[in-house]
Parts: sequence; C-alpha cells; structure tokens
Amino acid sequence: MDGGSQNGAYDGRVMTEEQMEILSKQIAIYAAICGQLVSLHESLSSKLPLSSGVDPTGGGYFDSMGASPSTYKISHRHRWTPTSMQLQILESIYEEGSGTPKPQRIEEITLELSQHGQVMDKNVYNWFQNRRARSKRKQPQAMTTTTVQTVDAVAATEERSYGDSGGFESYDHILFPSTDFGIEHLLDGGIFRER
Amino acid sequence: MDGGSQNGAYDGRVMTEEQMEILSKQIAIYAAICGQLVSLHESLSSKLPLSSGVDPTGGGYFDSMGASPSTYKISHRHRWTPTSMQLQILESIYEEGSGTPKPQRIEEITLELSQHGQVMDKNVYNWFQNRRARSKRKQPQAMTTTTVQTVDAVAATEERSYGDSGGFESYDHILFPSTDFGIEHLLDGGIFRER
DNA sequence: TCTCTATGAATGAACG
DNA sequence: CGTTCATTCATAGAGA
Repeated sequence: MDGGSQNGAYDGRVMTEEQMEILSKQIAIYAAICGQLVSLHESLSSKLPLSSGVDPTGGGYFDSMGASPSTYKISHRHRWTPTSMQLQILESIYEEGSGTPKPQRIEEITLELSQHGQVMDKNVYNWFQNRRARSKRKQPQAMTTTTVQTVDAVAATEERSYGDSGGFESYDHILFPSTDFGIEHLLDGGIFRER
Repeated sequence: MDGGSQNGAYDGRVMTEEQMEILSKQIAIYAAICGQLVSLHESLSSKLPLSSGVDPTGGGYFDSMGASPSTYKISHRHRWTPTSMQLQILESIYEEGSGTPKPQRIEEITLELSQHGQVMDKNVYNWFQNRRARSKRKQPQAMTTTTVQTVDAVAATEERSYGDSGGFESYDHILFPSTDFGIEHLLDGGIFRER
C-alpha cells in the first residue's frame, strides 16, 4: 500500500492505530466467517451428512476433539471464549429486547451457538449475566470532547436496524435479506477462489 | 465429489437448484455478518476497542499529563497511566485496610484523584483489582528475586502451546491470515466509507 | 531498535 | 442480580 501522503514529517491521512485496530478486528471476523462459509459450502454442496457441531475455524480453543482420544488431557485451557460468530449472535439476541434470558431460551441459544463452536448453557448464562451487569456499570463521566476524529454520527441512524425482528433465532430469518453487495465480485475475486 | 444429484438424473455443470439454494444461504449469512460488521465498526470506531460492542459512554481516552515534565502526547489514547501523585494516593488507600474498596468508594477516590490528573472510575476500579490480584500471586511463592522469571517462563510456555489444533484461540492468529480478499476494495467500497 | 517486564484493561466465571 | 476473583491480552517504558 503506497499510502501516498508520506511527504513531510507528519502524515495525517493514513490510518491511525485505532482504525488499524478496528480494521484488524473486522478482518478477523470476516476471515472467520468466510472460513465457516467455505466449510458450509463444502459440506452442503457435496451433500455430506452435515453432522452437528461443525467446528471449522471459529473455535479452536478446545483441544478436546482431535488427535488422541486416549490422551485427552483436557488441558486446563478453561474459560470459554466465544467466537466472533457466537458473539454476533449473542449480541443480537441480547439487543432483541428480551433483556431477560429465560431459562429455556438459554438452551435454544446454546444450541444455536454450538453450530459455531463449543458452548455450554453455563457459558451462555454467564455471558448474559455479565453483559447486563456491565451495561449498567457505565460511567457518567462525560467525555471531554476528545473527538478522536469520530467519523460519523450515522450510527444513530442505522443503529440496530436488524435487532427488532428477532432475527437470529434461526437461519430462516437471515436467509434472504436484501443483500446487494457486489457478490459476483467477491465470489470471483477471493472467497471462492481456490488457491 | 460432484455428482449425486438425486432429484433428476441430470448432472451438469451449471448450478442445480440445490446448489443455488446453498449459495443463497451462504450469501445470506455473509450478508448478515457484514451488516453486523458495520455495526461493530461503528461502535468501535468511536472509541477504544470494546469488543463487546456497546459502550455509549464514550469514555474518553486521554493521556497522562501533569507529572511527566517533558512529553505529553495528547493523541495517544489507550491505557491510562497514573501520575505519581495518583499512585501515592492509591497506595495509601490500598493499605488503609480496605482490601476491597466498595463501588461507591471508588467514585470518591476517583474524584479525589481527578484533582491530580484525569481519571475515570473504571481506571481506579481496575487498579485496585490488579493490585490485589498481583499481591496475592506473589505471596504464596517465596520467590527470591530470580524465581519470578521461572514462573513466568513456565506460564509463557504453556500459553504459547495453543494453536496446535488450528490455532484460532486468540485473535492474533486470525487477524491477518493469508487472506486474499481485496481488502482495500472492501474498505473503499463500504465499511470505512463515510456518509 | 529490539526485547522484556510491569501493569492497565477486558472478560469469563464464581460468590453472596 | 450485583460484586468480586482469576486469567489473559495488549502496551508503555526500561534495559540491552
């Protein structure tokens, strides 16, 4: 990336660290998703028995399933870490208005999440608990107009436009949204291209 | 694995309805994710990397100032650094016997500290948490100066052992995979575009 | 400059 | 539920 404006002692228009960080995160999620997408594609298009609990990319932190069944020492890599996908789903559900995670609902969510990585009910429960607790503990400390070149206030406009209809409960709801990205472009260019 | 089209003895190179369906599914998921990605971006881009997304507090980040005589860089967000004054106060309070400062107390302390530099209660909270955790870990080990490294080394070793099963344990591994997706393209087209 | 350490911050899990 | 503990990640600053 040429960056261009490298003239001078101070370059202002290249990415800031912050943006870089954000970008990284996005790419991370994007990459993870794409990986799963590919897996899904392979599974489905070859009509393989799509066994439950496909764990392609998202959650490799569990060293359980794998090489030696006899020597599964369940290394103490405790502490479940939600995958990007799982996080998205969880947040969606959280904002779904149902601020109260019903005990039965937990299981449903768990089931859904387990499609993207290993999860237990307890994890989901904890997550919601923490989430709520955390939300409440927000500091009334007013920001002193730090304005780190905050890009847009558009967030307010489009914010959570997806959360109202209870979308992520099952895939049926998101199967055919009004997509109109440059799909062909993407397909042709990168995702589906084999390397 | 290509054939096997069961409905109809027709095996061609064009897409079958089934495949079409699959593709649609994939695209749908992809689209949904991208939508959330944008939301995530909006959340993140306004402030620090709060991976959980919603933190409207806009808790401004700032840089330590005051004590350090020469260099104060206002542009570096991230990581509050307590001034020496603040440190003294904090330590005093810490030793005051109140091993666990109550949440309300935190605010008082924050107020007090803010007289000597910018602080947020979150910072104070974290400080006490870390302080206590740190003390506790040093105690049980009669480490005589050199042992510290040993322990750390062991820990480090154990930590670094992840990634064997495909490696998605932490973001580090998926932040920049060998992606070939035209990132710049995407950026230019949508995510980072201001509107 | 590069590395290593100290420590602020994030968060899953647990306690009352 | 609210609060606290434990573990881990990331980064600023010191040292080589």
